[in-house]
Amino acid sequence: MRAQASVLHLDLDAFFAAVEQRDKPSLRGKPVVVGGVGGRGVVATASYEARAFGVRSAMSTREARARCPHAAYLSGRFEAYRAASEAVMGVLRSCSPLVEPLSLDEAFVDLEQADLADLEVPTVTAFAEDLRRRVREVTGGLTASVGVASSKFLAKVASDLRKPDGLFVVAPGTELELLHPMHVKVIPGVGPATVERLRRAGVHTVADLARLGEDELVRVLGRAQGQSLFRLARARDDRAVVPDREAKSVSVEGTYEHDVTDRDQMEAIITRQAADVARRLQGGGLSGRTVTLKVRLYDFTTLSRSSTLDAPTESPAAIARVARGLLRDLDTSGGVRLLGVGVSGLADWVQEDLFGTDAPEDAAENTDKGADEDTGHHSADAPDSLEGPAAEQQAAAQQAAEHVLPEAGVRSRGTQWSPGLDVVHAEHGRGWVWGAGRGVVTVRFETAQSSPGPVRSFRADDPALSRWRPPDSEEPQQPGRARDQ
DNA sequence: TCTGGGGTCCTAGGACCC
DNA sequence: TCTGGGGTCCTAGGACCC
Repeated sequence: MRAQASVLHLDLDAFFAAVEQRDKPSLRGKPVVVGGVGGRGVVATASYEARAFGVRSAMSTREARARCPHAAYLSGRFEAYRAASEAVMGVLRSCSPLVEPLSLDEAFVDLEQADLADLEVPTVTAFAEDLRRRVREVTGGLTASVGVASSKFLAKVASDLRKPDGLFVVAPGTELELLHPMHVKVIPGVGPATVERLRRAGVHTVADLARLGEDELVRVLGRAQGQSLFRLARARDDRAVVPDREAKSVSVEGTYEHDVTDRDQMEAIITRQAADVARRLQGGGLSGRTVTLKVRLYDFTTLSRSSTLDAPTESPAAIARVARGLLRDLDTSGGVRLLGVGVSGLADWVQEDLFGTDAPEDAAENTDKGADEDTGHHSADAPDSLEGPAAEQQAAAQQAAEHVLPEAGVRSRGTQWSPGLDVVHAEHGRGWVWGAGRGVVTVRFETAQSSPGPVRSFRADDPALSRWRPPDSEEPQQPGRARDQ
């Protein structure tokens, strides 16, 4: 918690519905519901006029229609929402370099980095009112609710309190008197399940929560949430405003109007979804190692199955093949209402492409151990200074990337370095070579048609590494043979 | 013929390694 | 030849958010 109210939270009011009303004057002043319009749809956003009839986000569209039959039901125009969002984020970024978007319609702004004379309440209030005016201007009339406080937590609570189209600046020192009478569900992260657990422990308000010891909260809620709520109940929150948070997963899913029972149809859906995921990965210069299949059965039982590959992939064929394989282990005889494909364990491969620019056609399958999570990696061009075995390993990795692989006719996709972890991933015209290990460099050749070739491992300082070549390829590629899919 | 889609974070158990 | 403990990775599921 800061000494001054320098964290701002901005939330656009009934965002999707408001964009629709802005763009279609006949909808203004009338109930508008944006969301799934089919038999299994749910409400994403209801305009305030629709909320008056009891329509809420996440309610099934069926129920919304029952409560408010005369509303306009729209399926959403995400390009328009994205454009409006970008305009708003642009305004925010013109105020401070530290802007953390939470979604299309919400963001934190760090005012310590903004150009304000001081951070006293009157100054911050005038600034926030001007900001709201500029948001209205740049979006053609969309309204925003804004909270400003000494932490992210209280800024968000504050913007919620003045919805819609309001502003609340929490004066430093008044946080607890604001917070303690409120119900625990005002705390972000406290949903129905946590409310129920706390209720059984006799906790209703934040003040009740603050009376519990940390040990007891951890016992009731688990370590992470217990510790977090212990602090938040005392308005302790030091979380920084973090711009440019990187994506951790990419997924596509769909719920079908009628349960799908045909396995071939399921495989066709999964193959299409894998292609969508791959397209989005490639668009972001990303690839990932873990492929997840999500299945919701006819009775709403939700299952997930995942498989982690040796090397990251963004190939539609590879993702589809793994996802279809995961489906095979599942009993879907009763039919499924939802299928989804996702990729996580993302690595950023776009940083470096030493020897070629072709997108890979395929990727390694689950065949070997050794590639660890790619935390804290750096490009080979800008290595951290390392010592001892790590430095040797890195040198070997660079040697493999820069000399061994290209001499062998292999195009590297770049090296990725984190101390003690995997070293080089490379792409060959017909296969993959990749190195990994702890103190060793591993090379392997495999093709789309064959199972992986032999793995050869070298100590980092072994001169044989520089003499290594991929084995002669098994068989020439059949020109007419589709790879997969 | 209740119950979306895109995410994030956490937990718990087992494998594996040292 | 008996008994560990810690750390990391992977998997599955659940809570939660917008």
